[in-house]
Amino acid sequence: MNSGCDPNPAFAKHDHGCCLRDTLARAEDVAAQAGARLTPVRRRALEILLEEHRAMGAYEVLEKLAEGGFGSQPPVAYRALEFLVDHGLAHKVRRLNAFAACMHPGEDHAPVFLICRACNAVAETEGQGVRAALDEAALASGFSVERANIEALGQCPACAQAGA
Amino acid sequence: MNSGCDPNPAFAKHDHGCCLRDTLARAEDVAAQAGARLTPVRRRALEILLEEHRAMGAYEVLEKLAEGGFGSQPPVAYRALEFLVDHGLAHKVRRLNAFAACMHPGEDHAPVFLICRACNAVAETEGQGVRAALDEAALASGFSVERANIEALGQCPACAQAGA
DNA sequence: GTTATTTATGTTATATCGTAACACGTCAAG
DNA sequence: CTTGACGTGTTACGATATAACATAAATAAC
Repeated sequence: MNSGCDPNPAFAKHDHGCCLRDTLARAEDVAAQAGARLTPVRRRALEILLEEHRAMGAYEVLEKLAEGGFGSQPPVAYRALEFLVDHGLAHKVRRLNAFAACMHPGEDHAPVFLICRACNAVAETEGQGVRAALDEAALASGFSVERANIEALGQCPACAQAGA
Repeated sequence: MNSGCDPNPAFAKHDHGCCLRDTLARAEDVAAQAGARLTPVRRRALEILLEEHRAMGAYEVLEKLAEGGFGSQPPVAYRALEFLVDHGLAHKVRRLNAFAACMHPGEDHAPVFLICRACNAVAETEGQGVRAALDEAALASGFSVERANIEALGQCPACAQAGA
């Protein structure tokens, strides 16, 4: 399922070139499987998110798209990002009004975002357990969950070590 | 801890006049305990959220504040809402860019928001279990959670009954 | 292969959400 | 009674997001 490199080790150092290529390749598979057209703008938007490996605002993505010769008006970025989110290739981090490439495309996962208040790093981690607990809590009110946003603000390991 | 009426039965019918008075009274206690000044604008902002018993945008709250003779510019609403959020008297529902009165002021709870995609109703429910699962998931990455946003989009009981 | 239909891209313009900075007023501490 | 902290109000602006429409590209229908 991956090409020999550890995908998305939250907050840990990793071979990013490898992480990038691997995740992008898997994202392309996912899009192909779904019959979705990963057009140049969309692909480039995903690359931008992957290259920076962080959460980025739509306007920031837009700027980089424009540098690549694509349109320079907001809908260009918002539409590409919407496509990526709809197809599970990126996530929206609501706390930051920002977008981040999905680190587990196609894997049926429950993303949880960990946001460091000190260094602003954002990591996506796996939250099947959290999601299960959420489904259960919702069920108590007769509510059925379709999509969830689970985001935590706190301190990442590096900043904890460096002192609060 | 409550004055004889069921507080916050998510999505269920309830005596709202009672729910309002009870929650507002408890909020005032909380503010007093904390030495926080629940000034007229702040109190009125909380009342507005409680009266409508739903998530409201800042500009919507602002409009109602202005009707009551308070200032009519955005910072008036944003500051009052910020105060309420900081003191645990209201929550921000990030998915909606909106605010909702806290239904459990002072109770040390883990709010979870259930948002019906059909009727837009929003309910706050208790998520200690979800929060515990989140803490655990974060810990696996060495991350310590300070604040969390947990929001679910789905279908409320009434809309489920009415047909998808 | 040409035409019809859908899907995608780009644009202008505008809506919505949120904050910085400053003036004035109140109130308690010294 | 003055100082300093806090609260309220204002103007002005910044940041985020979408509606509506024109053009172009891809796909489907024939």
